Amino acid sequence: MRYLGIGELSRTVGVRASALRYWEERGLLPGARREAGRRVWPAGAVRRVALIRMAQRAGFTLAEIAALLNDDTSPGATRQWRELAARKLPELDEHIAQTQALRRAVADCMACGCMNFDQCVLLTPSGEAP
Amino acid sequence: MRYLGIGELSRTVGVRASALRYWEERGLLPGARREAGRRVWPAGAVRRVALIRMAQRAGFTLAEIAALLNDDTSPGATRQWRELAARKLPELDEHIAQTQALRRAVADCMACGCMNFDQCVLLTPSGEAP
DNA sequence: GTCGTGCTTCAAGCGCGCGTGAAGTCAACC
DNA sequence: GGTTGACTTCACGCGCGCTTGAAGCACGAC
Repeated sequence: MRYLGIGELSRTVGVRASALRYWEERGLLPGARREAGRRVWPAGAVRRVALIRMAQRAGFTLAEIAALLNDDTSPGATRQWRELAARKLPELDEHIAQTQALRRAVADCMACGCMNFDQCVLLTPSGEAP
Repeated sequence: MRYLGIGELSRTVGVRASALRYWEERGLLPGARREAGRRVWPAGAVRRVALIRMAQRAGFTLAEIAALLNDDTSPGATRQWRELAARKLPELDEHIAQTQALRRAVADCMACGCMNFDQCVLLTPSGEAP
């Protein structure tokens, strides 16, 4: 099994070492063994970091991400996981819908050739998104 | 034409007055006339606030939103608008795709009955999202 | 030995997006 | 005239997500 030090992980995933340390401290990157006092993660941490970044961009706080990624397999933790996930799914749907609406608005406004986002497509009498 | 004070606008859109003042200061809510020293916005500000919130949730900074909403109709400003919008569209697409991937991952992980997001669906050998 | 490199911890600081509190202004009402 | 209430500006504070700096340790090369 491959292991990565903080420098190598940092270069691999494009996240500063200080951020990785911060994430570990906050419980997002557990499973770091210490070899001669230094953090060493299994190779799976790369995928985990990708997950964290994805969730961050989707508007999750670090605490929420930590809860979603929680390795604790006790019944209580599993229940909490399910509750959090169930609560988050509609939020994600809403988030996706709103971002799509915004994307459509920006694209339409560019296409229509106007120069004022505020008074353009979204003024459509259909009274859509906003 | 209807005009709204900061209190009425705040209640209508569900945004604190302090935030509205901050947004005006940062150029996101221009067009506020002063009547006896008080901010008064045309009714269109309600739609504008909705736009701002939408863009915020999509990960835009206030400065970017201000640029997108810019009322300046000079040729230079229009060109800048187009450039910013053109740059932002692929970012929005990427953002939507990633959020959808995360949503799928969370939903699948809930469905599969495991209790460890990290070692569940995303371990699929297809090597998808992350 | 000692130098550099790459890590360690700990404390402090920073940028963003506001929130909060103090002190003053203005219009309306009693 | 006095009070009330909604506003004003200004300065400071706060939570989040890091970043930076200082001081120290481990290890290999010279």
